[in-house]
Amino acid sequence: MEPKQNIRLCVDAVVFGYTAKESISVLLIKRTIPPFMHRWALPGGFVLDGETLEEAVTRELQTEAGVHINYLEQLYTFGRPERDPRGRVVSVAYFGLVNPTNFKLAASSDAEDARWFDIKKLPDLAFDHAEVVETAVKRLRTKIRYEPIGFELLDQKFPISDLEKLYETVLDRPIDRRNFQKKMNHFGILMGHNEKQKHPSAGRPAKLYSFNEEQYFKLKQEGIIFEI
Amino acid sequence: MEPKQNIRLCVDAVVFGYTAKESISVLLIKRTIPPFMHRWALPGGFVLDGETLEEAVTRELQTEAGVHINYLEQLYTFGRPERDPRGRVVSVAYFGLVNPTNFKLAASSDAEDARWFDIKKLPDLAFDHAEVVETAVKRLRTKIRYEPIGFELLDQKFPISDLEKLYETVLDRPIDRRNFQKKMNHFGILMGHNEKQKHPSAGRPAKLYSFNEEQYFKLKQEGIIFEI
DNA sequence: TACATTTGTGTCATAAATACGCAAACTAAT
DNA sequence: ATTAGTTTGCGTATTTATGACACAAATGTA
Repeated sequence: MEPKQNIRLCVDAVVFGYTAKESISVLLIKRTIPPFMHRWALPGGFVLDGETLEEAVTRELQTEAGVHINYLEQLYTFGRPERDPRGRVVSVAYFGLVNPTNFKLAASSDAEDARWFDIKKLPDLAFDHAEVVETAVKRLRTKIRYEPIGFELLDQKFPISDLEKLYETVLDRPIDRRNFQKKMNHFGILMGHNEKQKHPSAGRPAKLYSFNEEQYFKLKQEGIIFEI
Repeated sequence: MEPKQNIRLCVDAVVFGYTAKESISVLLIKRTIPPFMHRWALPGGFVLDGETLEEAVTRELQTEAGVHINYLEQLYTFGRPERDPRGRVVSVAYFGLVNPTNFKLAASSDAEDARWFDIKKLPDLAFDHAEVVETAVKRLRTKIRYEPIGFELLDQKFPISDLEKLYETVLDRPIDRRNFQKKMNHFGILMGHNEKQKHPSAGRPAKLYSFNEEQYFKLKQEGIIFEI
């Protein structure tokens, strides 16, 4: 009654980073072992018997790229029988966000190299990872509209214009600066600081804000809906 | 380099049904084998080596309850190491919708019984299935607000008031009948028929509509956003 | 000191959401 | 048949949210 299964389980992570100069980028590693040796792929690997899926993802991110993740949620499970040439491998994909300025990428023993790639200029990817990344980008675009996950990509303190540029980049459309600022202040999830931008390249220095997570959860429980 | 894994993979389905008289209900089966023998659980089972995850779900639904599903999407993968007393079993949960009036539940060899349970009056469930159902209910509530999945729960032709009652039930709040009707007509995804309700228990018989899927996809591509 | 640049605040027109009025079409009771 | 009760279909008024744009304030630079 219990069929002998020949299926292995792995996890993969689509980690997004953002730097104001560039666009949204995704973390890729260069494989050192077959299949797809020397090809770019998502960080990930087989799940160990005793660990949770989340533990597997954070472990792989740590050992393959030296990344400590800022935000992590499950994305989708990819299970097509032919997706891995080694045999049946089902992959639980995760979706993560980090601020790339917070640390230095460190390719370790498991990876030949680890680098950020602009999501519009991705190399050929191993396995079905192109599909996985596509799914993650879609998720990022829809999720950022009704949950304030964008903050995870920014510095702790930031001018509202940085947040606005992030939204313009992710949603790929222009947003009116003044209406955006009005809306953000209206939600009341930004905490203003008595600090200004240090050395703006030009113009009036902006007031710095940080995300007030506590206030956000309070408002969420009251039924206030965050939506851009 | 390739660790021996001792993990098995199964699928489980949270199938919702709706009958106007009652509330939203979920399909459960009574287990015939240990663990949790004679306890209520979600339909599901181990994935076969050659089949996709979707194939596994539809197969199990067919053999355990005789259900042909109307709408199916992946929900979440549950992977806590202790979630199954038999050992490490990771479960990919799916989320489904059917119109229960379209067929008769048929408990087969694999299940002692198969029944609909009101989501507000669930029995004790096997494994972590209570958590799975909770996740699915949350998904139903959020998803129905911005995608027209509710139609899968209704008859092919229905009065708008049926749709409205469904939304009131799922969202658990009163909705103004007249504004709802206005909004639905405004979207243009309902196709009117020259037919009226046969025997209303009282009042003026309502015009019957059906969901115009083709029109919906057309509007979606044009960027029109469906939102209740 | 003038100029370019970016921020902060405000106004105004328009679209969308909400609250509610009322006649039309039916059933059931008298 | 008439009347009362119920539900549909279509309407309007009011409030709220959105989108477009004007302009002063604060900075760096020529």
